Amino acid sequence: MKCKGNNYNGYSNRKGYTMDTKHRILDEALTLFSEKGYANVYVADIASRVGIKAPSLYKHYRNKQAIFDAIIEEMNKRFLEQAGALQVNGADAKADADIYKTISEEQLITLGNNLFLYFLHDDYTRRFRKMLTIEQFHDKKLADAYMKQYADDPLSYQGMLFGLMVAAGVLQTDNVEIMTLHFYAPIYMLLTICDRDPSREKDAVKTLDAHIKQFNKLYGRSEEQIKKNRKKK
Amino acid sequence: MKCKGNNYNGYSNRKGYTMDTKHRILDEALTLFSEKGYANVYVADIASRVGIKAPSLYKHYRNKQAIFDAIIEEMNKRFLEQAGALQVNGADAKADADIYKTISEEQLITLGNNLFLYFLHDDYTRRFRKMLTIEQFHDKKLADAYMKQYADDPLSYQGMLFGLMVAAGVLQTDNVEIMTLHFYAPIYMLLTICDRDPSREKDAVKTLDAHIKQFNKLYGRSEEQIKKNRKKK
DNA sequence: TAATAAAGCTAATCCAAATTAGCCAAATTA
DNA sequence: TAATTTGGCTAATTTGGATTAGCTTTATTA
Repeated sequence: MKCKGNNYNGYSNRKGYTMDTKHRILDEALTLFSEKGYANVYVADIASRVGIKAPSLYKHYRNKQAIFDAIIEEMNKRFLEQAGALQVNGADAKADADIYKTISEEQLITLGNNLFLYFLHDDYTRRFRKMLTIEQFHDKKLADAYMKQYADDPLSYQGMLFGLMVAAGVLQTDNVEIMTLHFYAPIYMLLTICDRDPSREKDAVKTLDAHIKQFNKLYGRSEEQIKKNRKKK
Repeated sequence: MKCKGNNYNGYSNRKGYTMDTKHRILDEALTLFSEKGYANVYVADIASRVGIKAPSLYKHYRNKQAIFDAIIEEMNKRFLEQAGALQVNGADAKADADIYKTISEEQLITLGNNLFLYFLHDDYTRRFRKMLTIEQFHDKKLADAYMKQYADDPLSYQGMLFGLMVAAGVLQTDNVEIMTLHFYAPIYMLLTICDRDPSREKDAVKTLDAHIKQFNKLYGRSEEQIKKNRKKK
């Protein structure tokens, strides 16, 4: 029953995609893990998405766990690379700090929106986050990674910038840490809402806008300007 | 090889605990599910915790899924019952509203602390929340339950109270919804942090305190009093 | 161009964990 | 007190899904 000369099922799909499969596996696996969690994804599912059969996966990864591990490794790499993604421009913190010395309400809104929409829409980021949310309790390391990426790092980076802005008189407070929390916590909360129900995104963006305007009113600039702002309203 | 007259493994542990087992199964299952997620918990684990063998579980529940379903049902029941738990006293919203008309900073802190510590420490609540966090992406219903309980309901209940407080002149804002978000989002964020790493609880409580004081400074009372507060500092 | 490696496939195999079968003793009830 | 129910046990059985075996073809390399 061997089909000689002719390949039976047309499995000569190797026209240059060769080294690609390994990455496609990670990509599809990440998608599935982020939707259903590690334990509920079958290697056959992953393979099927990639367009191969389950046993072929093992030519690329030792086993299912190795796929997961590779994803985590990739994630850590990307998290490091994108450390600057929270910034208003692509440059370093110093440059950002200069911008913030004369920041307007508009720009503050842009900052918040960038932060929010980047986290929400960047495809890798979103899937990583959802996967971590599901898997965090299996492995303390994953919980730590989640917190670092979505709580501690944003708070500390934003806090640093806000500290500079306070020093420059752009913002006013005697507790930068709490001010930063007031800025970021609503963003974080809206993010977790949208992850769970993407249909609420439009609403969330509106709320975000209102939040930042209010934040600006509460903490923004000198008291004279606050008063001016109030009159305008 | 039958041991007549004498029970072999001492399994006569039925001295009154009889009807209890069914509940103990749910309890232990909830604990395990909240720590490891449904798929990573074996019925043998649950049984072992209860002090019986796996097959005996099936005298009480049709199968593993039925245990999970019973937990969810129990959860929904409790969520309904405890709807009032967010209140400052055990009474209804009207009573709360009256209290809030003359609320002090102390009382506001108490309110926030109660909310936070109740969510964090109430044993059922905590385990339900952690389980929902893990399982939310398997079933849209669970995601909805999570959001209702930890996002929408708190925001709407607090929002209602804050609305009354604004009407009474205790708080000041032209956007109650955002003010409520500013009050609750940090609490929510601290909660998710502590769920992931209970060792950070002490720190979180301190932050919570500072948050509410700052909130009170930002939104509290008439402008004259705000100014007075500022001078005190 | 012959040999080897890479990457796919089908058809087992393996295994852990859920579930069922069937027995037993305490408790309850008629 | 006899019959039935309840809730436990041990010992299978089942099963879904990961992994391995072993073959084939294309690509690469010596």
